[in-house]
Amino acid sequence: MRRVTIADVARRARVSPMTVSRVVNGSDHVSDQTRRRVERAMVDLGYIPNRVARGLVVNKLGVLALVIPDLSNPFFTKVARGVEARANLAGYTVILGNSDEDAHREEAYLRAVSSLQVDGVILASSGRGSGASLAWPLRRGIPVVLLDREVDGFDGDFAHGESRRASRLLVEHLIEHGHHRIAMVSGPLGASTARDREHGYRAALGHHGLRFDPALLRRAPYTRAGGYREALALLAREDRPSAVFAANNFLAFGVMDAAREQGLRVPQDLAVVTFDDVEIAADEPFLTCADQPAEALGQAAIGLLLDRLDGDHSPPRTVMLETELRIRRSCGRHEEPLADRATVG
Amino acid sequence: MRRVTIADVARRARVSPMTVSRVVNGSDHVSDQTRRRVERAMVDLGYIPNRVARGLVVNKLGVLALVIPDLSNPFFTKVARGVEARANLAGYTVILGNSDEDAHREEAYLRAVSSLQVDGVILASSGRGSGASLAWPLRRGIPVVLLDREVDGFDGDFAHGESRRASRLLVEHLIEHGHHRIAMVSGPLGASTARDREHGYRAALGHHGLRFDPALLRRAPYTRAGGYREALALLAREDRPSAVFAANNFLAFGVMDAAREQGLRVPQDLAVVTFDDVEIAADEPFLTCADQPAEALGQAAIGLLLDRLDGDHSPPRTVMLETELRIRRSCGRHEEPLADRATVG
DNA sequence: TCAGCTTATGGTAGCGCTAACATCATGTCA
DNA sequence: TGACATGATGTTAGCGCTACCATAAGCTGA
Repeated sequence: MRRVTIADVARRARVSPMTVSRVVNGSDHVSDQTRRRVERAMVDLGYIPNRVARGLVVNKLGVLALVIPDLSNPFFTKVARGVEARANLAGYTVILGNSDEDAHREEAYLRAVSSLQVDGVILASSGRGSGASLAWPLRRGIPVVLLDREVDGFDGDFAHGESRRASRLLVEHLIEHGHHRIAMVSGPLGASTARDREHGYRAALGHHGLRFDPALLRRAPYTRAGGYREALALLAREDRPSAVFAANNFLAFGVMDAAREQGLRVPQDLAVVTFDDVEIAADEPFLTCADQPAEALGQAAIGLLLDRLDGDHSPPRTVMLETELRIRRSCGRHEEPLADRATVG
Repeated sequence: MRRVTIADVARRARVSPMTVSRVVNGSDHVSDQTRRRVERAMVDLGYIPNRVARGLVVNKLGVLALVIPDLSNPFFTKVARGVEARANLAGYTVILGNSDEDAHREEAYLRAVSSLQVDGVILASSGRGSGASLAWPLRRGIPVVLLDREVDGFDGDFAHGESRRASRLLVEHLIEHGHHRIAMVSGPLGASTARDREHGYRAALGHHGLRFDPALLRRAPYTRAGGYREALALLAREDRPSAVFAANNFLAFGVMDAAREQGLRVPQDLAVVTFDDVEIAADEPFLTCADQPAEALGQAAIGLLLDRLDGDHSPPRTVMLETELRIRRSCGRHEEPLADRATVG
């Protein structure tokens, strides 16, 4: 069972390979009669064009790479859906890579896809160290768009959700409910999102005349275990906080794990607010959060990339999408009038 | 900025392209001295091998495709992690495709990757109609391994989790807790997992002398909305069931949505059991479920595939992995002694 | 009638790489 | 010493496809 090539089709249709190629690629300048004969031959032989060979000639594989730091985080899978949907519409196949928040895996991935000659790369960085990763595609002249997290020293397109203002609002919401010892469990400093969210946190405190206490700001990797560990440390303090702002959904779960273990009820004993909504939950939505439009973010990122692939050489662009606040129960909003409960969450 | 090719490296190292190729591919028969000179030249020029060109010659791209029906289902993302981890170890890059439970998208994907000349395909079928999808890689001689769900008429390798026995045990657990009107919200008949789980459901009923009532078996797509719709119908009945077996996690969420909307408490008014654990939850694990070893399933599937890629031509193999029961609160196990609560969930 | 255009089709070369064989310099043993 | 292995390197051809130019045939208008 030898593979069917364009030459086989050409022989059967009694035309040159060139003509078959024209039919395959939908070029004009082929008479209807010939086109039909060729199409017939393709079907008869079960011809499947070889995109690798084509890619070698036209230097365009029709594949885009998307690298995200955590496949199990619903935020990133939503992003991936957005990217994939629009990429497929534009005729591209997407390679999805998972760096597991590890700079080495990320670099290995980017090297692999660069050597595969993908046409473009969307990277949600795993944190510091992405500079080395990015060198691979950039050296090849492969366009790169950053997603969600910025990378120091990279001057290119970037799509992200608004973090600072949303963080400030979340924390202000807590303050308005009477909390004045508010801790933050932030992500790794390498993640620009963590830095932005810390910025909003401190802005809210400052704006309301609350002193920033460094002991109440703790950082961990964006994982449930990390949130758990830092929250335990916070809750062990004599002057423990009455509210915690977790910088992402996984951290929030960890915080709640710790609270439960300490016998603290959320929100009565500890209020919790966070980033990124998680729709998959066995119960009514519970966490008050700032919900980034993940799917739209993915679409925005690939929009930027497709423009580059169309030959756009304008200066780097940044797309920032608005983040929506979802006030629910974990922040203790039960103190609000009941009418309010009906309209939100 | 022209792309650096093997010829450029060869010129700089004053050797033939062939020798560079040997160095790149780690072949023997290159003197240490030459090897060092070539490596030096590669670094100096920033050479990145072109896998597309290589793929054209050796007819092996080093890419595997994984197609799953739902990227937002944690079960499948866990599977994907398993596949990816082991594939990367073996030097392959994985293309992840999401068919969204849609046979057409699935077929489009398989056609795309077949034409990309991927080396192998792992498919978690979207249901009936996957025969057409599979024709693409098979015609090309690309090995295929099925995952989780079987496809009628496909006679090849298959990796899946045990469904029948686990389903029977789940339902028997309900029966032993005194339930005798137990409904099932199953998946689409096209999914072999749905058929297997129905089998287990009926076996449990029969084994305990309970009549199978067709009105209590309803089917929906594997979505939250589907589970919600069918559960509403079930709960509207005069003789509404006291327990529901949902065939997967999304269906279970839908069932619980419906229960909540009807003012029914789980498990007090309605017991719920399901398949596939969801670790991401804002609360203590709640759903009693049969937990398939998703990551191990992914690894098993790719193990089968790698064997084929190594030239294994033995008859098709099926790998079935055991499924673990996790008894938690949603089934009403609070009726059990408290000591039990401490050891499980 | 023919220059000058358009349209359909074919021929040639080459994308970047490697399989397969060829070549050449050494080393080994009787 | 020569027959013969062994190892390092080069040469040639070709993977399947398409860019580019060539060719041939049909058509227009003066």
